[in-house]
Amino acid sequence: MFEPQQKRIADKIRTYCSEHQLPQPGEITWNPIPFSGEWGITTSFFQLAAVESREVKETTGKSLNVTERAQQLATDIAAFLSDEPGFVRREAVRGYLNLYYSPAEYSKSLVDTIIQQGFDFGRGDPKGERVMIEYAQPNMLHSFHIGHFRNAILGESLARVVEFAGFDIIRATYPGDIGLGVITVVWIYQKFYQGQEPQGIHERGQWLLKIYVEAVAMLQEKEGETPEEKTQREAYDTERRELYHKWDAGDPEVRALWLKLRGWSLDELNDIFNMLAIKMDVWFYESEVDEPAKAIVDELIAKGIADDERPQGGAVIVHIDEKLGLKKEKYRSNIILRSDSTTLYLTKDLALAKIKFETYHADRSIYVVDVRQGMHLQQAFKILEMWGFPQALKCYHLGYGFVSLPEGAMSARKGRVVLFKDVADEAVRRVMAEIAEKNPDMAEDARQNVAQQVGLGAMAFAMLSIDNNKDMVYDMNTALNFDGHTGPYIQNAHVRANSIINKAGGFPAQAEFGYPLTSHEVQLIDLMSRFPTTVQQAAQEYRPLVIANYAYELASTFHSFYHVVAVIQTENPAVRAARLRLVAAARQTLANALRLLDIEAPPVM
RNA sequence: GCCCCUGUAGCUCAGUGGAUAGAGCGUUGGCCUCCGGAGCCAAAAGCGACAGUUCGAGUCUGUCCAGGGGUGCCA
Repeated sequence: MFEPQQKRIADKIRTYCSEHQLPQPGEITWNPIPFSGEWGITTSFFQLAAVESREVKETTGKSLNVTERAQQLATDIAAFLSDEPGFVRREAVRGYLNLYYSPAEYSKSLVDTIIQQGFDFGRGDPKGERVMIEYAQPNMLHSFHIGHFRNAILGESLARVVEFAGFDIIRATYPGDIGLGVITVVWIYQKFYQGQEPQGIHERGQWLLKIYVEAVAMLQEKEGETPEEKTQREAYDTERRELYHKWDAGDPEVRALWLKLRGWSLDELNDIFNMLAIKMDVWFYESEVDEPAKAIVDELIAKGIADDERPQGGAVIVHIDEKLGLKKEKYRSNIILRSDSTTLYLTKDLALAKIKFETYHADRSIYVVDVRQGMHLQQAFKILEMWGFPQALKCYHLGYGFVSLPEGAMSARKGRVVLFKDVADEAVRRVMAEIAEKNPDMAEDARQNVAQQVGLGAMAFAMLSIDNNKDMVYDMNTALNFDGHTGPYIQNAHVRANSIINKAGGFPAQAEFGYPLTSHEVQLIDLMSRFPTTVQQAAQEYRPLVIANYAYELASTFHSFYHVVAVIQTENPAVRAARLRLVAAARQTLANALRLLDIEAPPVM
């Protein structure tokens, strides 16, 4: 919101340079002054001094001391600038020009803006570009574990950030609803559990995981198995594969059973999406992309992009490096159709991309997918480019490190997973205990709701406050900590702000900031003013972490302010009014930041 | 072999080429006659190594060292 002032002064600096036969500075960038309690903007003159030094050296053979020269320039320009409206003070320090804002004007202007814009404070101008974000692609019939949660919360937060930054968003999910793993569950159900149906959405979903693990154990070769066991196991495996072929052939009975079990799994997934307030716009089922994918293979062969080596007993292959004329191996080559003419993941991803571009008119496509699929996606993007999709250049793989457990890697096959729902339930239990201890007056009917908001807030922040490309070891006690660098800490700042305003009976419609602001107030205002640019940065970098860091810093600043600066108890009514509006603005900014993280901002906790 | 990611405090992590590298957990010590202690204030402790680019490098480049992942009929 201070851009006009910054631009005006930058123009004056350029004028100064041309009037004094100095080189023209490049882009003049303004940063916040990095010292606590100071409020203003800064720019440095090292680059200008370095350019000047090189020019002087060319003519005279002697170079300048850049550090000293930068300080000289800062001093001269500080003197050249007259008293600028909106600023109260300027200084030249160690090569930097610092300009200090006039707190009264800007505080009022910022606080008024935040309160007036409400939940739109920080929203970017429309960009006129449509972005599809694909995330939350769980394997069906395996239940939803915390690795899936990392994917889902990262994708949802990214979607919110990019949308708030001004882009049109399409949320897409791509559930893996078919494959040998899925058929394995259908097989064991049909063989041993036909007709059974546990009660409860999550009980049913988790039960499917249980019988899956059982099936994997049955089908796995064991050490020292007897000939009878071996025969039995092989017979089971044959049954399973026959079942897959029946599914493939569209056998009505198999399809019906598959749809029933898939429905159970989808019920659970939808319930989790509800808990996380995720509303998908598009569902691409893997089972539905199979046919379009086969058609694409023919097209790629016809265009000379793919080589059909099936006549020689091979598969259909795209030799990417070779087609691009690369000497060194980079994208390598990959198979897009098996020798038996069935499709692969890559084939389906190509089909999916075509649908995204042609049916949904996505200008840009973001894939929130495990980092281990990086190679695969680079190949897919490259093939799309060769195929002639200009959007391929705007495809982006937001990879994330895998989530493991203190006892090792998670494995659905072995049943060694930590389920999202189990952690969420435990989170609610712990928050309920906390509420009983710290806020016993809270109405009984509000507790469950608040407990869920706070518990999920802790889980979400624990995921989003670590950079997406880092692996993490999931420790439930760390993730469900409520103190310090956590979601509840931020939510609590919001609750405290809310509490002040409620206790004061609301906040006034107008207030002036013409009193000496404490450094705590200045820091709060300064930080709030940076929210809109922070949103843009997060969207540009595809990183919800930027918002997570911001939200924590804002909460921390508010907690300090809260502790030191009296609001309701302030005697001077004009100061009290201004501070109440300041608190209202902080409450709003905290709520807006939390919303981008898919974390609720409860009024009490 | 080739490609990708990571290495910052005892631990877990932040850190748009810029001034004094920041948090949390843990440790130690303070703070409730005061708007909610899920809080505040303070102490001790750190950039894997070596070169290079630059006025300036935790940040960019290169080479090592250490760890993880990927690398044609899985997803």
